[in-house]
Amino acid sequence: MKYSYQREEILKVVKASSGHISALEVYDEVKKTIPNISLGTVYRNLNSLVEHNYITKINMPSGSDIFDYTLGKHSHTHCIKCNEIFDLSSELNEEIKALVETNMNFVITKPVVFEGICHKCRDKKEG
Amino acid sequence: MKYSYQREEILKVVKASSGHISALEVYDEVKKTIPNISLGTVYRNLNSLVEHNYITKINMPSGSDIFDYTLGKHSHTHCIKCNEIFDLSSELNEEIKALVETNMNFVITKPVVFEGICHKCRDKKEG
DNA sequence: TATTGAAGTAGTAATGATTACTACTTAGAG
DNA sequence: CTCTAAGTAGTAATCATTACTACTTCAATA
Repeated sequence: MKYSYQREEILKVVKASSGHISALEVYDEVKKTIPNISLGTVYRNLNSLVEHNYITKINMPSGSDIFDYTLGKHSHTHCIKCNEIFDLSSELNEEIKALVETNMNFVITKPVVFEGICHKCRDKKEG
Repeated sequence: MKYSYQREEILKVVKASSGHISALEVYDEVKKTIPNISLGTVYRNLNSLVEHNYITKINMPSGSDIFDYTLGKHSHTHCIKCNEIFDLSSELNEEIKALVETNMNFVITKPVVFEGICHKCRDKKEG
């Protein structure tokens, strides 16, 4: 991979984010330092960073994909109220994987996104 | 809901499918009996059938949504080799739900799609 | 049974996320 | 320095889906 200032800034932004950021959010953020950067450049570089294992792409069931700086494949939960994304521990991930494998005879190869309500939002409603 | 011939034929096609069919596939199939049906009509009716709980919509992580005639909310596995979709038993579904709830303090509210390799495709490769 | 209006339809345009294309630019090996 | 493969900006295209518009039809009621 040839060095590019654009890619460097894109990676910086993904790192600086809490770990979960969309292509458009990266674009808006990088524009602050490189005002004329192209959205295509952001997508191309995010995807090549994924290919080279610098970051991970998460396919959200609804809405746009998000990019994750946390190393290692892991699944997520996505709160449909506050829109926050949380990481599953690798232990929990393995436990679910094993359950599906033994019960369904099916090998999960990609991280999953569980959609629902996080504890903060549930407490808000009940409180 | 006012009766419509188009909606009736659309529901027939979803029923007749093995349970998992995309909007475009429904469109192609219904065109055989209603050649000038509009794709918009297919989408609108599929969505209103979902709203009235005749069928279920499954948000696929990648690619187009699919519609499911099987009653009752349930999660799925999706084989990325043969593209087949399998239903999770409600027991397995509840087990996973409980796991995520106790470990993450997160309530799953939507069915999930696990992506990976089904036993048929795995056997093919290993055999 | 004729009237009527809300719900439905076909066809087309628009949207949102993403990728592809094109002519220009730049990193960095030789 | 030179040269070329890789990268870039900007724009057009794609794919899945929804919105819009003028026309049609179901079905309640006069």
